[in-house]
Amino acid sequence: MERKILHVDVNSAFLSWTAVEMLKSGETVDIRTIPAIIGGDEEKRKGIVLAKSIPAKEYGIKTAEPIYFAKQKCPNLQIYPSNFKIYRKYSNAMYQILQEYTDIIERFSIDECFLDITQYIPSGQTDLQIASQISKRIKQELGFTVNIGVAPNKILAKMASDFTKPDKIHTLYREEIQAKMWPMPVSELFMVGKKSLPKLERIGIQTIGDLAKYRKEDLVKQFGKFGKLIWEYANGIDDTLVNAEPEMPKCIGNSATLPEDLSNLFKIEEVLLALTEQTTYRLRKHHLLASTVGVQIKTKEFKTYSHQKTLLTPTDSTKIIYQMAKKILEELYKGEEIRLIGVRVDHLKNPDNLQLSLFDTPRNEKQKKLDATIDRLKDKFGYNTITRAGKMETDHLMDFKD
DNA sequence: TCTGGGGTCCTAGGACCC
DNA sequence: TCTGGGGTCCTAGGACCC
Repeated sequence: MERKILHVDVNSAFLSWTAVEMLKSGETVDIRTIPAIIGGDEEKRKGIVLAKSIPAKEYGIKTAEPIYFAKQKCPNLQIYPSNFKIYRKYSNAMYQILQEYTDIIERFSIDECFLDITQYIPSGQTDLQIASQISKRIKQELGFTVNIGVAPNKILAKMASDFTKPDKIHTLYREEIQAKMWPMPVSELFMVGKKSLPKLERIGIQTIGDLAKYRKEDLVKQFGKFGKLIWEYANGIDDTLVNAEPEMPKCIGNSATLPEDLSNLFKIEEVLLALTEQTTYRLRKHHLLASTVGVQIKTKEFKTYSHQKTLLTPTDSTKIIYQMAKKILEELYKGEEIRLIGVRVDHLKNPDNLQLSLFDTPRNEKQKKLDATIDRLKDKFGYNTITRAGKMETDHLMDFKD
């Protein structure tokens, strides 16, 4: 039995949501209609394009490129800051609407959802009609537009939602694959990035159709699992289910590009502590314990290095994780000028089904209480209000989202 | 004033064990 | 003593996504 899958994708999400918010507070210009972008703070060296309006796109501006280049392409470009609180609000509002159409929804990112509506189509209606209703309601009730892909599986729905924008619904049924998807350049295929594109072109693959018709075995020989995956995608093969369960994260991490390069180990450690606090706070929010700790650095020259270590016992303690992170940093750091530092925890375990070894160190109750107290204060007053001593002086270097 | 931040998954080599 | 072979865990790095 063929499934009915929708992929709902907000058009220029961050920019659209900013536009709606601005219009609500009395702004008369709709920034979706002028060359505009949402961008990071250039002074803090976070100056990249996060989202662009369609007029901005017409100047050749691309997402993730430096704002510096975007301005050269379009000197009168309007730039607005990001605001993740607002994005979450609109993302949740859209999710509320989508929930009325099926129980099987996967939040693929802040602005994209997959819906399995196979069992949820009222008799006498079609998948396309459902998509059309959803699109209209989002536009009317929330004030922004979406693209919707309608297909028998996730990869085809995802490809379809990307066809032409904005405010469009596209179908990509099996019988349409050849006509609609195969003529497209292979770079348009989900998972074909800038590293694999030249490799595919070198073996004569220009379009998605070329890839689909290539011998699968030869692709597997040359690209391993990845070869199998993209061959299947090109042929519209994807059995993965729409995953409605909000699964636990597999890793949690925080990193920060510093407003200026640092080469003083003590200052770097202060930033590392702040990042570790943020990471362990989120770890505890998920009620998970971490088994490995990793530290990543990026130098002035954009070279990145990372090291990780496995803990004897999984933990959520800020102190233990910071001690480990500090040790890793000291191994990793050779005195270069550092542009970015990051920490992350991996191999996360649910404490409920964790078997304790006989040699487990007893929990440090004092530390646990301290972490819990700080968490409660953060819940109440926000991330940035509560900090351990020592990190105070570096707070101005960081710009946490919330 | 050039280049974010949060993730997932894969690979390959080495250690270690049986 | 001319030196296997499979499996698992750990680690570093990289590709890709939004």
